[in-house]
Amino acid sequence: MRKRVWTDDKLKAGFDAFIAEHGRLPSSHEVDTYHLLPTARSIQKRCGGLVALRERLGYTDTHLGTGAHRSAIAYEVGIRGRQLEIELEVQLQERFGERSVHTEKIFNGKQRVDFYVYTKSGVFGADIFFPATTRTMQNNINIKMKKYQHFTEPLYLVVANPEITQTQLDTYTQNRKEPFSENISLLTQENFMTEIENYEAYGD
DNA sequence: AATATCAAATCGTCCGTAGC
DNA sequence: GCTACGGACGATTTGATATT
Repeated sequence: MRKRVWTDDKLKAGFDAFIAEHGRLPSSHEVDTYHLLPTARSIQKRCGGLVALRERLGYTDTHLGTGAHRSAIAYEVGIRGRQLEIELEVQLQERFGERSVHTEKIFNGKQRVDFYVYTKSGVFGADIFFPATTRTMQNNINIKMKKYQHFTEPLYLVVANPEITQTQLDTYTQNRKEPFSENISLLTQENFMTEIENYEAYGD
């Protein structure tokens, strides 16, 4: 590939082209994949970061991870997360009985797992979440793993976003630098619902 | 008031490669 | 060897919300 020098003019042209298409500035992930811009890593190295570059090129709202942008994201995330938990709680209770499904169960002192389910075949934990992309999934799994290293029972990380396939999850699982411990599996919601059929529910 | 959680945005690190 | 970049991905920061 030919060497390219990313001048401010070329960078600004790239940003403006994205804005023309989408009506807003590209996030760092979008910068990475946009054909008229270098990667966010290059910008990091050569320009001192995306935020600094946006500022230098004269854009306003230069940090998409704070302030009003962040507020909007946090609000949506909160609503969606709660909705997901409520829906899965109903399904687990139907399958295993109300008394066998513990929601927001505390373990290791203060930390919580979304669901902790008692069955005749043994206990398991489940954490359901909805990452928009595999990239944000990575970030957030790594955050989760800090607490789940203290979780010793079988644990299912359930990806609720139907656009993420089990194949992608398997690839990610195999490529992790710090592999999951044996008790942890990463499943699509569909495959999770199939998996729990293997557990025998307690009767009344 | 303090803390855990959610998922996204950005920063930081390691390594690979094309062209001089 | 060196430069200028890209790919992959872990770490940190952020704000709304719920619980205590």
